[in-house]
Amino acid sequence: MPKRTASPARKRNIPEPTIARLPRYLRSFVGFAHDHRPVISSKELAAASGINPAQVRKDLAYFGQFGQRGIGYDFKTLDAKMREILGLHKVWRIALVGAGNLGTALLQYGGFAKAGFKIEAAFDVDPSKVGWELEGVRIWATPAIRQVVREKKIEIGVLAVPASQAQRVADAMVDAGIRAILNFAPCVLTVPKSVLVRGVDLASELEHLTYFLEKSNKNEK
Amino acid sequence: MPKRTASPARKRNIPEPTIARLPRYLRSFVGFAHDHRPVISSKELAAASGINPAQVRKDLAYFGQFGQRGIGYDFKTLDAKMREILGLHKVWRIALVGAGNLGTALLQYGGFAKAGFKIEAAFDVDPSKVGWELEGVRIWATPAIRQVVREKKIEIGVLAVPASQAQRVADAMVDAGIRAILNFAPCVLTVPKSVLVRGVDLASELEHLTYFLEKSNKNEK
DNA sequence: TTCTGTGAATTTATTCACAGCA
DNA sequence: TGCTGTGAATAAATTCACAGAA
Repeated sequence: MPKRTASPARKRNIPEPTIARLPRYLRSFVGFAHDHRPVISSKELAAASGINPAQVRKDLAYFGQFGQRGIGYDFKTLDAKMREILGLHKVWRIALVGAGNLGTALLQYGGFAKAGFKIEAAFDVDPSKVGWELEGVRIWATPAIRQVVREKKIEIGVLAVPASQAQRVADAMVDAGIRAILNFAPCVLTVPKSVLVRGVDLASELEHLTYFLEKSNKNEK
Repeated sequence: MPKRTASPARKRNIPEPTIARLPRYLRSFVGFAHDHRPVISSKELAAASGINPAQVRKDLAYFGQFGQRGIGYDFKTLDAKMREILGLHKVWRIALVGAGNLGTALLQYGGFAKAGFKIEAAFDVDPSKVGWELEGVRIWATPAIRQVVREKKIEIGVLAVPASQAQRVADAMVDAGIRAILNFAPCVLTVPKSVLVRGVDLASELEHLTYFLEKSNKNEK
């Protein structure tokens, strides 16, 4: 875990695992939105998100007291508060680097847009891709990163390039003033501590599963 | 964190975070493979993977003592051992459900194959996709899951379907005898405890970043 | 000397259990 | 009564620090 620059949190310092659970709570709200009951209890939220009720209460309480004792949490208030905490009241501008298979996939994948993110530009080294649009997103040559990121005030970069290119691209993005990077390349990036990096390694996720499968194979013998 | 069925580990019980770090170590080996030095120290491995050296040693020591005091770890031995621990000495058979944007992306994305996984079959509800091949992988109708998974002895299912369909598909896979699921749908799955589930929510990863961006915005004002 | 392996100390996270409010 | 908010207790993970092997 990289050391966080951590400007002081609203209240004490919020544990990382708590932050990681917030989006999960947000997801479970979707199910409740269809019900008409205006109030949700920590127990219900816990059941929907697969988390212990005490944990739910503690997580929420880090951000203030917006439950009612004896009653529960007002659903609309909680949903709004949660989105505010995660910064989802605004649309964040994203640049995608690497319009290969994974990059194209991410462009076409509606999940980012659905969650309220806007992919403003894509970049690729392949000249045959440059100048085209994919899902309404213009593909630029990689050296244009600096200019385009600045002009479009892009805040987050998504890296879907080979590991061998990732650091070079990250450097360019940092230079262009990006504030956070979501890195799909299976490598560790070095960036100034003012820039946030989060890595998602799809193969690692499968390997995590195979570890347990292998272990249970071993134990059966 | 879902309660683990956890058949006893080789030595004590291995902490979850340790397991999550193993693939990361494996990735950093790639860089060292090009060097010709046969030995790697916990310090070097730590630097390459962004983890504290004591943590590296502790993690590795859970699986036995394969370092040499005063020297370091034999690179080839460590690499082989790591792959064995993660079960990567065999090719795992995978079924992909959902050949929409994300699913197609995952099919085309070379990362799984490169890491030694074999996508044996894909499934989709859309009749216009059924019967075609994509990247050499045949697309079947969703109801064929049970038969195909059994015939091809598929062990891991990757879900790239909408959240509304995910539980239904998971049920079918469990019924077909799948042992683990990698779930890209933003929802919690309910499965028997003998089946492993790991969720990857791409939008959540961005939200984790925006939490910190938002916080630093707040603190600047 | 150098660098691993590991108990002990420390830090961090989770869960319990109950006071306090509607 | 029912359910939140939270200190206190417990559990888990990380880091320290040093004994021991090459």
